[in-house]
Amino acid sequence: MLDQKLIRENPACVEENLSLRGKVYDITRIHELTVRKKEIDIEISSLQSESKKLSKLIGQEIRKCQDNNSKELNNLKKKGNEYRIKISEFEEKQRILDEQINNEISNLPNFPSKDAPTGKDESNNVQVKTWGNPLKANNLKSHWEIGESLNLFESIKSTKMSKSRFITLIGNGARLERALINFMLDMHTKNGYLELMTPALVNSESLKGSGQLPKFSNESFKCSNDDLWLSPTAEVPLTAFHKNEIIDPKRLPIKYVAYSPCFRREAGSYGKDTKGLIRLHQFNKVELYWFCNPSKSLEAHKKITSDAENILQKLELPYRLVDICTGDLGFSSSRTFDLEVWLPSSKCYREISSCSNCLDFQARRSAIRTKIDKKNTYLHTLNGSGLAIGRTMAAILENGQQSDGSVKIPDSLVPYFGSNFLKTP
RNA sequence: GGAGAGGUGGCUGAGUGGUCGAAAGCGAACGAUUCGAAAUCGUUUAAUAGUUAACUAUUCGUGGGUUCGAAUCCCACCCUCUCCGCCA
Repeated sequence: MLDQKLIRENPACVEENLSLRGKVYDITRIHELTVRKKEIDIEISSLQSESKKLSKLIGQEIRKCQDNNSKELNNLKKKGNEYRIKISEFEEKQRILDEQINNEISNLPNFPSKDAPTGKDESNNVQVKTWGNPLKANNLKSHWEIGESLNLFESIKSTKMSKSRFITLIGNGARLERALINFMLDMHTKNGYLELMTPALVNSESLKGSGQLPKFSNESFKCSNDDLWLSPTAEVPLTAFHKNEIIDPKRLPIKYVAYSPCFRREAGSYGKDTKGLIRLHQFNKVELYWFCNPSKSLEAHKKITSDAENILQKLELPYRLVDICTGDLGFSSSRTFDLEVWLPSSKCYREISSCSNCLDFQARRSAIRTKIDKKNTYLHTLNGSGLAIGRTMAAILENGQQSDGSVKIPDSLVPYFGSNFLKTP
């Protein structure tokens, strides 16, 4: 959420910053609303002050002269009643304004960072660096072909139990998934992250707090009988973990790692990535999350990204780092570095981690603050996948494939998986 | 799901419709005492918003209602605890 005060006092600056996303934002209406609300706030406050004084006076009069039915007293009470009516009228106006402002303001995305490359869409994203040597050859198998030949997962049967875009992992496939989760959690907890295991169902407030609602209700699954949604990413419960808190600056940065299943409707992606592990309604992910001092978030952003990179390097998977351009940034993010892993069968890099600095955008939506010079200040939040498990598995299968049809398991994963090669059962 | 008991400042815990933003205690801060410390004594100490002090407003689980005035009365909801039921 953007700062209401900034909208009220400097709407031109807000429009200018938003327009960096490559679209035109007109905030005239919301600006007017905030100005009117401010006026009403002041009005209400002074009316309340008068009414409070009057009530006190009535109390004193009653104690002074036992007779609590005198003419003067009744006049005073009548006057008090008038205040009450007037105040409630203003409060009604205030309530409506608040609602309107909230509706509008929570649909505005975060300001892009000035450091992010400007551009309209993903074609303007900037490759910052690459790591490793991408495997390039013809006759390379796709991960779903490997999965089938080694009997690692199954999607046809999964549509029987659920629908398309769900998968059942089998035998070594399930084992590899589990190994990857444990490996990543261990790496990150050794590296200073505290592990959380959060609820998979989250309420609407939480989704608003991290920016998925109200704008993207289409992208999550909702429970019909409760105000609960299947969490699309652990970022949601992790943000909500400290909702409405003022965190002692001595505790910052707070670094969490959480494994969670993630549920996404993938509306509008019909026909894309229909095979394999790339785009599923349910997938596993290990998520990194930081709450940090506002002055430290640029540094933190580099660190969280390199913590995610570290996993790719340990798994010996070639990847590149991409600086997401202003037009392609997610709703809550001011700057995002994507890590894209090399998938030899499709001869391209695919997103496997997205590391974002949300500045105070989520913190304001979720009311998470810290004390700076005795003043309450919204802190900064950052999130990054470390990593998406399914896509990691796909990358391991494709990059580790051998001419005999087996798959080499990266050395650092062997203690977790229990053997050096995946072979036909 | 059923029955009961609760939800008040950093914590414990009083609170009768009117100097109640709230007793008392603990804790914390400062001071005195001391070579220093403990103990003792004294003073101070809720938060949030309005850019700041002053000032004003809000806040006793949340949202409504009654009233000139609500921590206190009424209604709804949420949460916690105990017991019962069910259950991985």
